[in-house]
Amino acid sequence: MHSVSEENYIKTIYHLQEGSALVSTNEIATRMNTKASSVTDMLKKLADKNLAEYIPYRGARLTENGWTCAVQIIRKHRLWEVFLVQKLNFAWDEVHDVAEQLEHIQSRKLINELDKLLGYPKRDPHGDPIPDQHGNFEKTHKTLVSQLNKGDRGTLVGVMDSSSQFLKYLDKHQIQLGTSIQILDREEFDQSFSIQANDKTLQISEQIADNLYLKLQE
Amino acid sequence: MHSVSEENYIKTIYHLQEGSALVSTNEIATRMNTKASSVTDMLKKLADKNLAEYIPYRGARLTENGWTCAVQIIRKHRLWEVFLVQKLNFAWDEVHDVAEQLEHIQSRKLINELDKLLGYPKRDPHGDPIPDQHGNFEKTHKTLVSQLNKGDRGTLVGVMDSSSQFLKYLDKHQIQLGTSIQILDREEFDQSFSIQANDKTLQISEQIADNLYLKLQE
DNA sequence: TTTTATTTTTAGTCTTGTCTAAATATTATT
DNA sequence: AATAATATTTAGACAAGACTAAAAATAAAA
Ligand SMILES: [Mn+2]
Ligand SMILES: [Mn+2]
Ligand SMILES: [Mn+2]
Ligand SMILES: [Mn+2]
Repeated sequence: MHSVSEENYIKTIYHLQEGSALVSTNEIATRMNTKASSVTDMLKKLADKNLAEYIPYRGARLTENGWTCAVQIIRKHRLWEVFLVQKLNFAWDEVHDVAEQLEHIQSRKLINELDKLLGYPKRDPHGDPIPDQHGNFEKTHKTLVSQLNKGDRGTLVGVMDSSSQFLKYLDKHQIQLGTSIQILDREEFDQSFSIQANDKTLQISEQIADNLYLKLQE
Repeated sequence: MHSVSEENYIKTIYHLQEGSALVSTNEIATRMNTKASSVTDMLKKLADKNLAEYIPYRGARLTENGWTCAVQIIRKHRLWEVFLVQKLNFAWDEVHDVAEQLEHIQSRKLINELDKLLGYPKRDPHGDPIPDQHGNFEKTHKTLVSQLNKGDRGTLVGVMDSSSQFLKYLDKHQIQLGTSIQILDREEFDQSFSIQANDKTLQISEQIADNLYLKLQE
């Protein structure tokens, strides 16, 4: 149907797009480690195929069509991630690159049977929701640690960054999905946090706080 | 490492090559539904990468390197086929096209864990042997039905053609791997056979006899 | 052993997806 | 409002992989 490249662009736009706002050429280029000129070319192509709306010099947003397509790719990506962790003993920091390849395999039956094999999971190993066959998925109530205040507490329900580097950092401190976290203090100078996790106190930089999603308690 | 195209060429040459004989440009082109000129281009590229030996106007054969590579692709292809049948409820005639895509996924860990999950199977759903991590696999003693004579009997251990069309034909007559088959008669006129399978007599054309592998009894 | 038929290669073109460098548009700053 | 800085697009090039048509080599037939 669509090429691997087209699919990767569609997915990227989906992830960058908030609501119905336009996503800029440069944002896409940066995220995809490609050049702005390449993005421009592709945006024209996606517009031709009615997958994105493209307004020169302003940016692009997915059409209904493109959105549906993105959700299906994301469904595949996340189901494969669950498969790798649940069935093939991958760690949560090892799955991303492989899923990046597997998400482009074309077979309706394959992905629906995989879904069944895994017991129709609702979340991937990073806490992200998995769309069902029809593209429906739960939107989660979650807040970035960086936006919390002293005293707030909750449990880790997601990570913004799924890179191996970041996830290994969390592993090192035994922080995983479900871990209970409390904000002990916030340093005004560098916006760093002091948090409590696993009965231990931990200093985390703003950058780390920016990648942890909590579900607040009460 | 290698592109999907390169891998498909390597696999095709592997399948066409008998011993150390050269495979002709046209044979490859026919098998791959491509043009001879495209094959020539690719053979040069494979030779440059030391994956094949290419003698202009004569043909090509895999190098040691290319052979190793081919065996790994075939390992992946067949393991994925087993996975699809064993874990995802695919029929043996549905797996080929999907495995054709999956065989190109790059991840050592993925394929070795898949192997483990499946219990280190020795054969794929079509009776073909599955190479292990090191590329070793059993060579099977099998004979085409078309080369047998009246009275010969054996069990089906493989099929030459894995197309959905052919496999569905076998399904229709309840012929599967392990089915016991006896040659009742051979018609000299059109080389067709009369065989016994599942306590029923069946007339099969030469073309069908040419795609069934038996392991002879005693 | 010529001549003919077939196979293979070469030359040139096309598409997809990428890049660099230059041109243009937009945004920010004086 | 003019200028500087930044973002975006265009123009032109390139690599991979495919194709067609023509040329060259090999094999088959007369
Ligand atoms: Mn991808
Ligand atoms: Mn994920
Ligand atoms: Mn393939
Ligand atoms: Mn097979």
